[in-house]
Amino acid sequence: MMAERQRRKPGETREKLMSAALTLVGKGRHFASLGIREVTRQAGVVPTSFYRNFRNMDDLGLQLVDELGLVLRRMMREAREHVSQADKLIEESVDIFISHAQANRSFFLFMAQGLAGESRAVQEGIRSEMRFFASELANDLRRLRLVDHLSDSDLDMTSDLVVRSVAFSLTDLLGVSAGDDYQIDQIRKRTIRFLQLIFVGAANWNSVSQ
Amino acid sequence: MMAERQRRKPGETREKLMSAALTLVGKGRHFASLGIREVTRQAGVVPTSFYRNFRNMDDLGLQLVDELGLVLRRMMREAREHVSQADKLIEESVDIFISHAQANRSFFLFMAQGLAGESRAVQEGIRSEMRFFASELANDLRRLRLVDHLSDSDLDMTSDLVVRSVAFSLTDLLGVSAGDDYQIDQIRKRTIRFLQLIFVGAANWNSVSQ
DNA sequence: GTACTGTGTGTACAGTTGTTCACTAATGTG
DNA sequence: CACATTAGTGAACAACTGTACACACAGTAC
Repeated sequence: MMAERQRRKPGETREKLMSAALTLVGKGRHFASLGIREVTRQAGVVPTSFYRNFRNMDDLGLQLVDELGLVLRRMMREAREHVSQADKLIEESVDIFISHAQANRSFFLFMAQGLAGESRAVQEGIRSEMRFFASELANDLRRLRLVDHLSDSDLDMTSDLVVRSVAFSLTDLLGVSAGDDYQIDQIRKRTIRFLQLIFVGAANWNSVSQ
Repeated sequence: MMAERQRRKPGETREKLMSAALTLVGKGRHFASLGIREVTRQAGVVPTSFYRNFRNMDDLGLQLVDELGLVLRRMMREAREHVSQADKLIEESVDIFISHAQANRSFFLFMAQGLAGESRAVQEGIRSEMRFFASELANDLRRLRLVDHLSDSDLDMTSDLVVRSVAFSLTDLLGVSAGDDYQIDQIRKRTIRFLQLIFVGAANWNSVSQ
């Protein structure tokens, strides 16, 4: 008696394994504590198959970081398309961020875990995605000419701080259950205020210091 | 042949186990991936002893959070004592933070990991320590009368943002090797600029929005 | 059609894991 | 001093772990 062996597409098992790992993370497990057997079991695949696709768990983590990059780019594109009026820019961006964080909960959980994770490579990968995100944000801000008085390096710093603040709100967001609308709205409001405070700082930056 | 059994003090093994876990974290392991046997081995103690002191690894993690609270309070006290001139407040505080982060590297690694960790209880404990820290900071700022124009809730928000920014810099700091003075100085400068930006924002908060 | 390669399967094994149990020595209390 | 309590020990166990090996089948190249 042979379990069906169809091999429809190359890389099918690979995706099953990656989403199995994400599923486990979504269930509250920490990526660093996942084992090969556990992931293959969740994927409905025999343990040996793992080695056909990945060298070890760190390798799988690295490939998850790549996919995370795609998720972030999608989010960025949607934010750009929705920037209708400049005065609602912050609110709308935060809303898009929150909806993406909920739609890709496991991905963002993985990201939050990886920032202080076990694998240096994964850590560096996530950090690099965040830097990219911040530099894109700096470009957008420059294009919108809302902060013309800032030097490039000050603009980079501002974007960096924005991205970090949002990333920290992310860990708040992932801590509450997905249906808790009251708490989610609290986090939303707080994040918006953080960003407003930062932009007020940026608007008055040169006039005060440096 | 009996290994020495002296039992000098009650709770001696308990401390050995806790610092063994910290040591492993300091060596790059993630707390969530530590096992009971591994910790007892590092502590030079037989596995059974673990159960005399903790119910499971989460329990140990919770008790580490308590000790982390002490570390943070020490840091806060030192910062308060060193606040000589108000205009150097940010620089001096960041310096104290950096030196404490290096002196208690494993503790802060544990903290950074726990923020997105596996145990909800540990997560909440660390978050609560950060909230406490932020509220103490708000008290200090109120006392110094540097931000008199802010409402209590705006002051709380500002302190919260400050603490989060510093906490994020912490993960930068823990990512570089302890001797890399150049990178450490970069992080120091960037953190200082973040805080300056936030305080510029706070100084101009009411005049612009809300 | 035949051979090769890539990707899946099943079996196997030694090492590690968490946890239980019965035991023993040191300490504090009366 | 006797005695209960506490905090350590070592041996045992079944369950699980990562990894290796030989094998099977689909697809492609010749």
